[in-house]
Amino acid sequence: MSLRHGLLGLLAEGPASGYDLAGRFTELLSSVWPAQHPKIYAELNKLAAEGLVEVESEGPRRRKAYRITDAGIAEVKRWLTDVEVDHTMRLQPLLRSLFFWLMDTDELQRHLEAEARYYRELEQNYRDYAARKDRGEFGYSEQTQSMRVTIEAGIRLYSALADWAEWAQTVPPAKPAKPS
Amino acid sequence: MSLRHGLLGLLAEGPASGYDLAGRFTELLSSVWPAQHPKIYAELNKLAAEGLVEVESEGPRRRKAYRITDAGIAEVKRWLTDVEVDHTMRLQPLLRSLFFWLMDTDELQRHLEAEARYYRELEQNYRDYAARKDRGEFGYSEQTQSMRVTIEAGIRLYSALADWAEWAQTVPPAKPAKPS
DNA sequence: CTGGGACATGTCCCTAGGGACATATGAGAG
DNA sequence: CTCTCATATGTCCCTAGGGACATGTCCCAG
Repeated sequence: MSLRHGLLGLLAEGPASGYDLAGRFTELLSSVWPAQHPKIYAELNKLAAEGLVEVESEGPRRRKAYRITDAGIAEVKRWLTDVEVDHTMRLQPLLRSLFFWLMDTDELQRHLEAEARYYRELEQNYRDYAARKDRGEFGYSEQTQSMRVTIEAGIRLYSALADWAEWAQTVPPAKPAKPS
Repeated sequence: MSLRHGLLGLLAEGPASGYDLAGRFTELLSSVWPAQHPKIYAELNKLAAEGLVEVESEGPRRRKAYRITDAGIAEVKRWLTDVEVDHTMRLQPLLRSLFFWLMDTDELQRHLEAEARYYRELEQNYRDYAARKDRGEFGYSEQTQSMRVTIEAGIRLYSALADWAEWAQTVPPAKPAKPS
């Protein structure tokens, strides 16, 4: 049930349409909280039915911009402070790593190189984002300050994974039986 | 569809029952790939129907131990080498961090302290696991070598998150308007 | 010998999410 | 003026996963 609160949180920054929200999700949340547009539109309708958001304006091309209501604001805040954090992590790459012993050495090496490249690139994306933020491109609102904190997590997370994938390449593939 | 391959991978180490597998999942995979027993039993039955695993023996208390078949081994290997890695990450704590500006300062501070403690503890669990492994408690098979690599990822990931949560406490909550 | 608890396997239902498909409309190119 | 593309919103179906509930069985303590 986090998409719901993700939408409310984004709307707390100001009115937006489902299309806008889908854009923001792919732009800055795609790697930590992916969301497809069908889910977003559906959830917005539910939120509207429950009075947590309301249609602010109808624009061209059937565009509907939503504004968060007071009840909506209250609900995000309740979520942020009263609802326990869900720490579930579901990282396929780590699941795979348990089975590296089933791969042959050079296959594994190529795999780890690709992983390292992938993570390093994402790390760089987040670093660029952070640099733009620190240059003031997004202003200095409290919202962008929080965004900066999220970006920092992205940097550190992907940096750690890239380091890990590089480190793993140096681990000897297997060891002989214990020398007793 | 990773639970499927997770089970196959674990069974590649040797025969085990659904109960055993559920245990291994909660023991070493709970934080990176949670799985409940109902799903595990269901998946094992499907795998058996498809001939990727077979019942090795029936023990006391209705216990059924499964053994992976050659087709099963082939399927895990195919997955490991041919199927593209799913890098999806769905981290609620990072989603929440985008909305920190909606929390008041001391609420946020308490939240970040709790997060840091949580991650630090998990990091320590993984460190202890790594130490036991390095002491040779689990032997020196190629399987445990892979396990060591997975554990290392856990250490680095949770360490990064703990550092991040501590760092975030030092970030000034908001900034005044740009001094132009 | 009896009762509780750990072992062991399952069913059922509901929600979240992925992905394919459908459709309306405004803007701009030619 | 028409065609195409980007904008914008949705429907539909299927699978994965969470969580409650149900059941059988062996072991051991008292």
